[in-house]
Amino acid sequence: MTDQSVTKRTRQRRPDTRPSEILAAALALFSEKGFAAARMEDVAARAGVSKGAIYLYFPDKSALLKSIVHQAIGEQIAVAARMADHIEGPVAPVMAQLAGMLAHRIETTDLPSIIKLVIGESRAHPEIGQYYLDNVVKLALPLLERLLSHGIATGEFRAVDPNLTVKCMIGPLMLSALWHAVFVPLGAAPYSVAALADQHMDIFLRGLRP
Amino acid sequence: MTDQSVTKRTRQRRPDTRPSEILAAALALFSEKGFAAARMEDVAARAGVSKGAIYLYFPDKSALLKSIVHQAIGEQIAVAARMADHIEGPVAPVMAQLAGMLAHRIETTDLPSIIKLVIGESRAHPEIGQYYLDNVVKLALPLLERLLSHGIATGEFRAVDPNLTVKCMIGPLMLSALWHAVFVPLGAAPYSVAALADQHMDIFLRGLRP
DNA sequence: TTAGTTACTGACTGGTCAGTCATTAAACTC
DNA sequence: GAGTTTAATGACTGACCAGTCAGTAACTAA
Repeated sequence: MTDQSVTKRTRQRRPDTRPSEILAAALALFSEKGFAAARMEDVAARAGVSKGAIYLYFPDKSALLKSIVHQAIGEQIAVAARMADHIEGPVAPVMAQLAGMLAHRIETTDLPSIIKLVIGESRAHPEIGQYYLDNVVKLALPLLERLLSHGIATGEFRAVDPNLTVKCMIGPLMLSALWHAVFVPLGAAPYSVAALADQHMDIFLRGLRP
Repeated sequence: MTDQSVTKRTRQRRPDTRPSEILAAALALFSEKGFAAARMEDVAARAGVSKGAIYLYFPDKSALLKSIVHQAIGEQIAVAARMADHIEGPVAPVMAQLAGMLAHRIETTDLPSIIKLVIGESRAHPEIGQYYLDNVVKLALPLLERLLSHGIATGEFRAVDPNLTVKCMIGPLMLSALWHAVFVPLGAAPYSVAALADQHMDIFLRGLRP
């Protein structure tokens, strides 16, 4: 309150930077209080604008939620897909690398909060859950499934059910994201997601050997 | 509407059965619409009572949420603990059995919806998240950790980080619960959690062999 | 300097809903 | 079957908040 009134006492006109500031504030408040309990006035206050200003950039409250998810997902899966879809040698290192990338994103971005939001609001706002399902789940899982099937075909892995096994692969990472978004704020011990990903892939890939 | 008005047209006095009926209705609506968006009047309607009647049995709305979680958790962890804490032979079959039990509970009870609720409401209602953390997470994980450490000590498993490895073990089951609570209602393909637990433990235990 | 344009403000409105309570009805008592 | 107790009702109230809009401040072009 006191210090920021030094830097900006009067109102500012910054139409370019407002939307992202508002989204950042909204994500913080939504994941802190839940979507329904977060007040637009508080989002505005945290973004340093008045309530009305939000409605210059977003049609309504749920548009904030949608924009947050859209922005966070973006191109990311497509990038991973390109990386994974034409490989020559063994697939195990590629899988380990993908797990490491995901772990890194869990530790350095807002992904955990966003996953938490998607889970919590998917019924009240099915478009959100649907978007995540279509643009993340339905791209990422088949991608890993192809990778796994390829490994089985070449004899690198033993025969397992690819559909189920893919879920075994990402389960621990999903749990890590939720652990850090849900339980750490309540006092649970945080841990290195990268270390977990390493440990998991070590066990997992060894368990897939013929 | 029409048929139940045949069976019970007038108001009934059934103080013994009301609370559980109200809780069942509340769980259904909370997991359908989210806690905040569920209206007490709708909970009452689904339970076949008036809104006022709910307040004869529960002090307020959040008491419904608390009771749902309390009731669902109950003794269950303690039972598993008793089963797991004095074993003689190899621990691998015990771990597989515990995973199977959890898978069964995910498939046959409201556990997935409850997990979803805890995740979604843990910030707005920290007591809920705290209760789950204290009575489920902080009991179940150390229990599995002890089991795992014992297996490492006897040479049944190779040396891994027990703390991280336990999270690798339950991650896929957690994901299954959320899959069925969040994505299946949106059109994702359901799958057998028991089969996933089998597949997972097959890979996991093989990956732990010395 | 001034006239015009665009960004922003915040008091206000209309609707929603948790929780209350005076009233009614069922069940029990003697 | 009159009197008492306890369960249940639903209209009502007070608080809350998303979204609006008349007004104001900042910037721009002339």
